[in-house]
This record gives sequence, structure tokens and C-alpha cells, in this order.
Amino acid sequence: MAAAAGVSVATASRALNDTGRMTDETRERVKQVAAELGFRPNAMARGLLSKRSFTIGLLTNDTYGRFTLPVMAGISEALVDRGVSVFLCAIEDDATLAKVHVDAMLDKQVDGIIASGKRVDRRLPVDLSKAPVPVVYAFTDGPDDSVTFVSDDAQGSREAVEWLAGCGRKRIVHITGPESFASVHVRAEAYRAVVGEQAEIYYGKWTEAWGHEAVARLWDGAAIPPDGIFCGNDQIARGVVDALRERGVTVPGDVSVVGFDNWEIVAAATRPPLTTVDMNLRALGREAGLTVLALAEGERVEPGIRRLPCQLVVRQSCGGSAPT
Amino acid sequence: MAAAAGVSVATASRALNDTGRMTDETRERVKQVAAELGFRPNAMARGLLSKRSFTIGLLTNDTYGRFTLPVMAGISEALVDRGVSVFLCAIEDDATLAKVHVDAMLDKQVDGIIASGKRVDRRLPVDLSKAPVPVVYAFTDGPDDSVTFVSDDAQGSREAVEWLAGCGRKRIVHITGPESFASVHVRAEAYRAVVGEQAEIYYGKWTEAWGHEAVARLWDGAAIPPDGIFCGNDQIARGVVDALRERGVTVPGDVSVVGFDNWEIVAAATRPPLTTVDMNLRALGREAGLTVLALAEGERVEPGIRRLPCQLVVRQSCGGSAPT
DNA sequence: CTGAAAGCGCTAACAA
DNA sequence: TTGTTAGCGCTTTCAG
Repeated sequence: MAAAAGVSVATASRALNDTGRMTDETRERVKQVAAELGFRPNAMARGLLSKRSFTIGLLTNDTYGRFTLPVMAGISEALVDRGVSVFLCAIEDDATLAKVHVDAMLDKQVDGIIASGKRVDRRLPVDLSKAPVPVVYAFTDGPDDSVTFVSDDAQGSREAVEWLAGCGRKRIVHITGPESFASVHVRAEAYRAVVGEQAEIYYGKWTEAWGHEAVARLWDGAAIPPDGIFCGNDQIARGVVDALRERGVTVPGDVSVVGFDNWEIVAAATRPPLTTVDMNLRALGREAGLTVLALAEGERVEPGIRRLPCQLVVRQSCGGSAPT
Repeated sequence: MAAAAGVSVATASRALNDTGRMTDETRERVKQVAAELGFRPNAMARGLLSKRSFTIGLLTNDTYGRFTLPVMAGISEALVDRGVSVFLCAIEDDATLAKVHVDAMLDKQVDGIIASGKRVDRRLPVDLSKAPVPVVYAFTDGPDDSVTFVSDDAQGSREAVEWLAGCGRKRIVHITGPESFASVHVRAEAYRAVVGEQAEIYYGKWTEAWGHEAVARLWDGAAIPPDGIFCGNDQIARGVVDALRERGVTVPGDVSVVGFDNWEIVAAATRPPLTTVDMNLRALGREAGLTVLALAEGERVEPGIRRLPCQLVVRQSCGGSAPT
């Protein structure tokens, strides 16, 4: 580059990297010239030598981006200023496609890979266990000896149910998704732990339609309907709230409802807006990003599952006031 | 690598790349050994020489991913088999952050950049016009001499309104977003072109709440309410449908409704599911991807705005049958 | 304090 | 048909 601008490439390199010893004057001059010329060191050449690409790959099967985008945002946020960029690869449960993507990333010498997904209890259709670079799992299942980040659904659920109780609700039921989901169990058990004996759990689908149906069952049945409902996700919650309104039951007047996910598009559009559990996916991404990077730099990281706390986002579907 | 496996590095290189002349036997043997060793050519070293990184950057300010994700999927789909990976950079209207990301990408020698966004009539907070690599714009505004891909909202809107008319609707109104959006005008004009004199356009927000409010105005007013409604987006449409149901007006019995965007989460959850306009963002991404790549390979591409056709997705909010 | 030279992993001339 | 050599743009000994 600006070796032409007075010094040898070696000096230039040292000046720009703040290494080596030299007159401040020389260093400054080089930087000056570099800036004027808009010089950018070629990361490939640099990487060839340093064995680091300052690049990581994010693999996901969450095509819709519901979970991956916040995670991605967190990763990116944590790593931009360290100069690392991230490859996003959406592999929709297609093993072949996944392999193609992983190979492409590996060829490009990514410093690490973060595997993510749409379901905590499912694996991506690729075996990353013998990848030549560090791998961390975020919001997807990983091998036993891996480092995995997930949200603490139990804690989140507990807070949700306790909030409902704190609003004075006496008969709190749980309307949730399919029993085949691990997160359904975790959330249900946390719910059960709080309400005890009188736990009532209704399993169904992750849809608004199921929310409607569940309300129909509860209110058309002989029993006294509940006054508090903890829903497995925001879509169900929205269905529940809509169904309630349609039968003249007021929320939060007669019944308090809490959702799960804090998916803006549904939580904020519900009337009234949903009080719901946020999984802090962005923070999760941040941790995951920092962790692969640490691993890439040779640090040792204890394998295991790390559960990051969820946070209750209070809106208006429960009455009650702002969070403590 | 497997130079140790019998031949010189040059021969190995030629064998693996199917270049040069040599015995099929040698070539096969090299490939064999390479496969056994799980050898992967170092893309950085290769790129250093070829001046190509097989990497492109996708820049977007659409944090929520509503528009960018499908675009991204299209780009990725078009480019994986050409071996190119894509860096996703979410810059939330923050010029500084944008610059950091762009610089990082440039350092990494991306072969090109695709700028995308959440609004067709706004620019990203970065000047890409003098980037040292080709840039194409997808679903965001670009400089005059750039190549830009957008969806053909006019055509999409026309089809939507014609569909409504085809369902026998006589008085079709248009409930849409803020006048400050260019797409609002494009869609409104297309609507006006079809219905002519009797066009009635209601500007508001992109929300369900506005859909409710608009219905209230139309039905509580003195005039005879419409029998067909073309909405500026799916959220408004959902608000409209919900409001209609609440006042006992049936959809599609009494009124037909069409949305815009085909945002699954809202379009499919509406009761009844929305007939709506899909912008084919994935196809748009595919074109954009192929185009940057062509540019990167030195092909000349005529600058200008390319409008890709939208497609009407028929569900149940209009009655009528499957599309022709 | 600074420059010359070697070398990262690969491909492309040029020889053999 | 195959091997040798040079060099991509940078960092890093090792001399000067």
C-alpha cells in the first residue's frame, strides 16, 4: 500500500497495527497516509497468516426467523466491534442443504459455528460434533458435551403464574401446545409447581384456533370457568383473549391472561395487549457469540446447558401494575 | 495437503479443480486421497489469488425481518450451489453501525453487496455508491444509476381489486397506511385506476387498530357500507375482518376483503384466512443475488428499476374459487 | 527504529 | 503428464 508513501511494508504494517517500536511521528504519518488513501488491509491475506477469519457461521432451521432473528441480532451486536461478521445459513431441515452450507462455511475458515433452531428439543440435520472449529448451540439441542444456551422457561413460567396469582387470580389454568414439545412440559411443570393440586392443563396446538377452542370447552362446560389463564405461547393467548371478548368476558376485568414469547406482532396487536414472557433471545445470542469467540481464541469453556433468565413483559392483559 | 499422497501440490490442485491435463488415474487417486483426508481447500488462500471471496453481504435496516428474511432466503437459495455464502448485517437506521458493518464486509473482500430494507422509498443510512464492489438494491431505494429490484405493487394491487370485482363486488373501498409511504400511493393509484370515479381511499396506519377504526367509520356513517375492501396490508385487513365479524357483518358473505403482504402469521390466522397479495420477495432475492454475482463476474447489467410481479394468494376472505 | 526476506495455502506460468 | 517456481497481501522474525 502506502509503502509508496515513505516506508516499507513492514513498517506500515506495524504502524497500522500498533505493534513494534517506532517514532510516534512515523506511526502517525503512516496512519495519516493510509486514511487518505482509504487503505483497507485485506482480511484474507491477514487471515491466511493468522489462521483467523473473523467470521462465524449461524446455522438455523427456523426459516421464519421467529427465534433466529433476535438471536442473530444479539450475536451480531456482541461481535461487530470485535470485527467479526456472521454468515447466516437457513437450512430448512434439509440434511443435504445443511451439509452444503456447513462445507461452504468451513471452506471459508469460519472461526466457529453457532447452531440455532426453532425448537429446543430437536437437533439440526447435521452432525457438527466433529467440525474442525468450535460449535455452540443456541436454542436448539446439542450433544451432551457441548455448550448450549437456552432460555429458562421454568423460571419464566413461574414468574408468569405467580404474576397471575399476584393479580388475585384463584383458579388459574394452563392452555398450551402439543405434548410432544419439551418446552411444553417444562412450562407445564413450572405451572404445576406453583398452583399445586388444582393444576389444569390443556394440551393442543400452537395456534389461535386452539385458543378459541379451549375457551369454548372451558366456558361451555359445567364447571366454573377460570379467572386466570397462562398460555403456552402468544398465539394461543391471542386466540383466548379474542374468544373471551366474543363471549362478553372481559380481559383483564373478569379474567387475566399471560402469553409466552413476546412476539410483538401478536402480543402488541392483541386487545388488550398481552402481558407475556420474553425469552431474551437477544441476550442469548450475545452470550452464544461471545462464547464461540472465546472458544475460537483457545479459551476453555465448561460444557453444559446454560439457562438464561426470561423476563415478564407487563402489558394490559392481566390488570395489575408495572413490574416490581 | 495430500501432496504427501504421491504428487506435487500443483498436480493436486489441478486434479481437484479438474483443470490441466493428466491421467484419469492420477486425478482419481488424488481426489480419492483428498476425500479420505477430508481435505478442504482454504478459501482464503484461493481468494487471495483469484480476488474473489465467494461471499456477499446483505445489509438491511429491517430488524424485524419481515421483508428481509424472504429476500435472504432467495439470495441464499440462488447462490449456495455457486459456493457463495452471505453475511447478514442488521443495521437499525444507525449510520455509524452501518459503516462499521460495511467496512467489515469490505475488509473481508465481499464480492458484492445487496442493500435491502423495510421500505421501498427510503435509503439505508450509508452511501454505497462508491463502494469498491458491485451493489444492488432490493426492496429499498437506491441511487439513480443503480440496479434496483422491487415488487410490482401496481400490478399486485390491480389484480387484487379486479379479483374483488370478479367476486361481484360493486362498491370497493381502499383502506391503507400513511400517505407518507410511496407504496401507499402506488397501491392507491392502481386501485383508483380499476374502480375509477367511485374510488374511496382511507389513509391511516399500518395497524389492526386502524382497520377497526376504518370499519367503524364506514359502517357508522350515513352512507351505504361497501361490499368489497382492498386493504393496504394484512394487519389492516385483519383488523377489518375482526371488526366486521364483531358487528355481525359476514366475510366473505356480505363483504369481501383482500390484504397485502401475505404475512403468514396474520393472513393465515385471520378468520377467515385472508386472500392477499404476495410480493414474491423470495424471487426478488433470487434475482438480486444472481445479479450481484453477475456484476461481480464482470458482466454488464443495465441499471434501472426492475419490478417483479406480485401474486394473488387466494384464501377465503373473498369467497370466489381458486385462482385461474 | 526500520528494512529485507520468509512464508501462510493456493493457482498459474513455465519447464522438464 | 507432472514438477518447479513465483506470487496473491499481509505479518513476523531477523538483520542492519
